[in-house]
Amino acid sequence: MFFVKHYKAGRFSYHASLTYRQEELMVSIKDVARLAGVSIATVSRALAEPDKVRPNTRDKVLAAVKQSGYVTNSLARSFRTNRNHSVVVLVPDITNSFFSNIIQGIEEVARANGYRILLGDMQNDPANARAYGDLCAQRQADGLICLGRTIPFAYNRSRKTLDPKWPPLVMACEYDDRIAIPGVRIDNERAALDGVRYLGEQGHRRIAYINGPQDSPLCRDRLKGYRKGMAELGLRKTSDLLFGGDFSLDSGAQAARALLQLKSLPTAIFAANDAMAIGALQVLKQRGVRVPDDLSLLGFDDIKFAAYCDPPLTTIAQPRRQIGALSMQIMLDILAGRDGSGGSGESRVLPHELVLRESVARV
Amino acid sequence: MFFVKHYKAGRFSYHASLTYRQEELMVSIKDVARLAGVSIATVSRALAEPDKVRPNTRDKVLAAVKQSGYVTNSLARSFRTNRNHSVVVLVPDITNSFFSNIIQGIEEVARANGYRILLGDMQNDPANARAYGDLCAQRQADGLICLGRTIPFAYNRSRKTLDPKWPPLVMACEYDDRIAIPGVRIDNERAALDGVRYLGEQGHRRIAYINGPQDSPLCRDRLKGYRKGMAELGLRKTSDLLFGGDFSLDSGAQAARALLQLKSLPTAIFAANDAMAIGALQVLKQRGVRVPDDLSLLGFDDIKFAAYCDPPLTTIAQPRRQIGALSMQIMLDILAGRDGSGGSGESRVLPHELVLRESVARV
DNA sequence: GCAAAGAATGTAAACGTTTACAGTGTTTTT
DNA sequence: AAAAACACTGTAAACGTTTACATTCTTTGC
Repeated sequence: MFFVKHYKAGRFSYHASLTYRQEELMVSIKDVARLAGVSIATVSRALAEPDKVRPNTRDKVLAAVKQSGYVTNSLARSFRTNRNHSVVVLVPDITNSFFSNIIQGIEEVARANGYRILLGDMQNDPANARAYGDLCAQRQADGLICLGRTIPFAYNRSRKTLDPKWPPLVMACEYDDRIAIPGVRIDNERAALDGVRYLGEQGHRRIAYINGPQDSPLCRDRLKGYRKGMAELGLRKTSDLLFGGDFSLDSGAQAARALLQLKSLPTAIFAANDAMAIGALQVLKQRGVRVPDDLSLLGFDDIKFAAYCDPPLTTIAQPRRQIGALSMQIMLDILAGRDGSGGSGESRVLPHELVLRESVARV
Repeated sequence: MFFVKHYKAGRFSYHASLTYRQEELMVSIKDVARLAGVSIATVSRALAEPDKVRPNTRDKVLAAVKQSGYVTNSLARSFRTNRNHSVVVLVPDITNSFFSNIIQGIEEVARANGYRILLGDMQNDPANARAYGDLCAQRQADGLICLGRTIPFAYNRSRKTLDPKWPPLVMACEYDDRIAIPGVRIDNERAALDGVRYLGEQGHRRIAYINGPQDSPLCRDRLKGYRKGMAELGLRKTSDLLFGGDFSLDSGAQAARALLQLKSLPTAIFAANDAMAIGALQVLKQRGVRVPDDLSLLGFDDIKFAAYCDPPLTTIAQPRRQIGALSMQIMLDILAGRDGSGGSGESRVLPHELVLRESVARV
């Protein structure tokens, strides 16, 4: 048993009895400095701003780094610079595959810029958001990207701004019009409108709509687009064709069951997302309703499984990866003090796309 | 313009021109101490070990905390204690929904214990693993949970141990028999065997198998189970019934196309995961092969969409959430120096379950 | 060759905690 | 009532960086 100074915790030792001790091997900038015969300031500079140091010295330092196996203690650096180089990504439900590609886009840009992402899974419970907001307050993260509609920070209603004590916030997909926050999304109203128009072109008039969560601005926009489209088709009263859902497979199935009770069936169903469309699809098939022969089905999001349904689902695609990537890019801009769309507090709108597969037919 | 000490970076200010400055509001333990009329040590103790401090004093401190809006700078704490309270979760592909529930299980336990998870998406490229391993070396994370088969650390081949300089590692789902690492998984060989036995009970003899990535130990086990089961059915030569895949929907579809070229079709297909089963299913239906009437289909994993296929997929379920939760629990044990299954370097084996739906029929 | 300017390096302070140890009350024991 | 034991609080050092400022070395212009 050897002597270990009390204030050093045995970090990586699995057993107290093990003699391996990470901290014994731990080499700091001081060691490198000694080895290279320079001051610690020079080492720091050689590593962080190589051109501020003479090539000769730089080489000495680099050699010492290599020899000693030094690796920067980023904890110390973060502490000193007050920058963590990590960003919380707040996801309503990690299980929802729709978010995967967005996260991937974020992650990619983050990694390319030396940032990491802290995953915040709300498990669909807004109460969980607060905990992740607090992470930022504790400097655990430099900023937060919000994929859902729940903003974990208090905001100043009258000024439509975040309280200045909160870190940068970027919203992806969703937005909140009570407050000016930079974000990235598609034009959901227009997208839904395009969907209805397409169904209209195929001769559909009675088009049912399976809505998402009512409190989601994004859903309100899609609903608005649906109504607008229906109005264009000359149908102002749509209340009997409207079904509630919550984006889950189950809720889509449930909506389909309710829908099949209608005295006069619609000729098409437009679901506010693919999961609900697929849920509905299953019920329809179970009840012997053929898609698209008896009933057409239009989804939203183009998740991976949409192409593997039977029939493959016609749907409206969002550029998910780009949404994620751009969100992170904006976050980086804000953090660097560059004014991306950051300062403006406006959403960047990316194009959507109608993906034609086989779940919609002419009437 | 007010005076700002040079060494304080304007952290949260979106514009240089803005007067909001987070650091102006920044209150440290020192401020709380002054406000409460005690030393900073007492504040620290009142917060960390409340029972080590007189109730009277504690109240004073707590009041001061509240009044000042103090929140501990976890960056400073992490630096001081050399503990980050975060764990990297290395995922082969975040887009693969199979991993979602595992991550969720991990996340849940982590959060309940004051830990956060750093998401590491390998995007199916092992080269990306290294970067996340390095995070640990830099003290960015206290440990790493590996959901795939790629271990981002060098290990000592002869001693079957990790190099002691690496932080704790736990493997979920996969394992690596070249090295002793704690982990959580199911008995994949037995599970596959059970699958084949079930198909045998239904009268199937010619059972095709769509394999996963060859270099995955988990897949090797499943394959072994399949072979064992086939041997039990009296079929030793299975090479013509074996098809390669990589866990993706596409590879399942491709395998099905190859399979349909066989002179004598099998009566059942067993896929090493649900995604491939669903990919295969689509091809079968396109070619007019009815499932399960003409051909039975058995999957593996029980992902969410398995229940929403047509027909709903019979499959073998893994307790994904528990696998994740237990992995994190083991990690916590190791980090706390408690000897969970941590020290042993053995895998905990959780039970699997056959989920009967409608994709398998009697011959 | 010398002064001035500029570049490279060193010195030392600071970031906000935690914690060993010392010191100061407070209670218990004798 | 004094001594001993104990509980609480304060002092100060330490963690490993970054960086303003001071100092030294090198180059440039004359």
